[in-house]
Amino acid sequence: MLTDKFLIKRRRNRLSAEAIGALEDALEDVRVLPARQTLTCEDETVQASTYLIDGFMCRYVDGRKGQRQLVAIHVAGDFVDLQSYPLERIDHAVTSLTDATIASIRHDTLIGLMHRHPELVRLLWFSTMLDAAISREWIFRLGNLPALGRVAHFFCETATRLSIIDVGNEEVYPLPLTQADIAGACGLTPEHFNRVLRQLREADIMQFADGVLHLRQPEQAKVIGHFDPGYLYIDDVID
Amino acid sequence: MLTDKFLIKRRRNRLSAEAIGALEDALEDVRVLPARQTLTCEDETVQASTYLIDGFMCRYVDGRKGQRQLVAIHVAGDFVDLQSYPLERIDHAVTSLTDATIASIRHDTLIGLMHRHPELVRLLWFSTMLDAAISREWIFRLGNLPALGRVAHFFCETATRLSIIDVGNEEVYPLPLTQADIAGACGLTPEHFNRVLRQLREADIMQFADGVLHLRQPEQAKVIGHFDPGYLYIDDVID
DNA sequence: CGTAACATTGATTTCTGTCAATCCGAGTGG
DNA sequence: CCACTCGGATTGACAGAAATCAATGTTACG
Repeated sequence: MLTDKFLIKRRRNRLSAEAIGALEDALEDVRVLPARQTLTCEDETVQASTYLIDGFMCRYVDGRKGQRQLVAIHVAGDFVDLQSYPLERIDHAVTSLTDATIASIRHDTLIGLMHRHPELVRLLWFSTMLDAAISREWIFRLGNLPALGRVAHFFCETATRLSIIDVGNEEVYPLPLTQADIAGACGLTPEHFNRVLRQLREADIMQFADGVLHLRQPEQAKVIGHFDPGYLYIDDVID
Repeated sequence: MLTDKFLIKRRRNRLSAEAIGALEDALEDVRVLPARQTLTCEDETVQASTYLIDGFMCRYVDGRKGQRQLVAIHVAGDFVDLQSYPLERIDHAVTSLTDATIASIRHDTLIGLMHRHPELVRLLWFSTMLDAAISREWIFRLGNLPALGRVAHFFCETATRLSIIDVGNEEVYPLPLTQADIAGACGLTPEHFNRVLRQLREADIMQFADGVLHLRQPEQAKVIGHFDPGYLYIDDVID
């Protein structure tokens, strides 16, 4: 089922079979977006949102020089830009990081859908709020942690988010992104990010190579990154 | 009208008089929260949200040492923690920065309200999404701008947000916060923030003293802070 | 008058960005 | 099969930015 990963797994959002079916039916135009393809640009008005079925995507704003600042990374099961429904316009760019299987859901379809199935309002709103909670944590990461902590925090967060959708586990997970991508999420230059990686590797805390992350000492990583998964609301995930 | 500032001013969210009246009626327990009083702590489950009628509040997470990282600052007309309705739990602390006049709206009241006035769903969701858009911009500020830019950006953003609710103007506005508060929003130590302020003052770009901010060269400030108000969605504000 | 909170400044250390170079593996065309 | 190229990864040297530590100033207020 397309919406398995995100929708069904959150306990509080248990929905009627009809509501789920209706949402699934509303997803249209399933397709594969090649890696590093921009879906939406800043300031565009959009009439549809995107559901990410497989792969990695991100949202970013261009900063000084070429360096882009990522504001979100999305994994399978995320709505990538659902906020564009209430906002009607998008204030940042949306891009695929890997080949990405996506589906669209038109905003006028959404309106009808929520009218017929009011429970969906709560679910979709929750989805956008989870996104906002992650944004807040990114603010904390960037504003309060030194480079080592930021990187550790990022990898811990990603471990948790992926484990929710049954990708990898506490010790190892696939992450087919470049160092520059992740550096952009951590607000670091690629060079310095690379140095931090080495530091973490030499301390045998974690290792990132060939698109795979190994957490050698998950607990230690959490301490360094001040990581507490409360903001991911995993207490609501059905196992 | 209590909800004047936020609710009425956004064009796209034009609502029926009944809906507005109903929302107003749902606000209860109007009171003054003294400065620096914590309203909600991290991890609390909440059954009501807060509407800020007057004053300044913030949301923050505690970081390393005593330094708190602000994740949001709120001005009159903001819902301070509306996200706690879909999330049911709060992942950060909520505090007043000045004396703050606030009102509560119970979540079960909200449910009934939105059931009777479905237009309100869009309005309230929009409100939380505006908050998220500001969070994203804070990520950009912290991840991509040097100290000088962060400070300039913060003061530009605040100028715009306050001007929407008719407080101050492009050149001068009241901001009764301490330097440590704002430093916490910019991810800087108070000492360094102070130095940056001096730098901006000596360049005659802006001045912050006695709770008042003077923008001597607004355009220059916007350049330094890479500030573009698109993310505040002011195109939707009725003048 | 004394105290406390906030603001300011200086000296120093630490961290991070910048610039420049090299390395490496995958694909490509001769 | 072998240069060749290119995107990413890695390393080094250095400059610049920001945190830290320590003190002093300033103001409001009991």
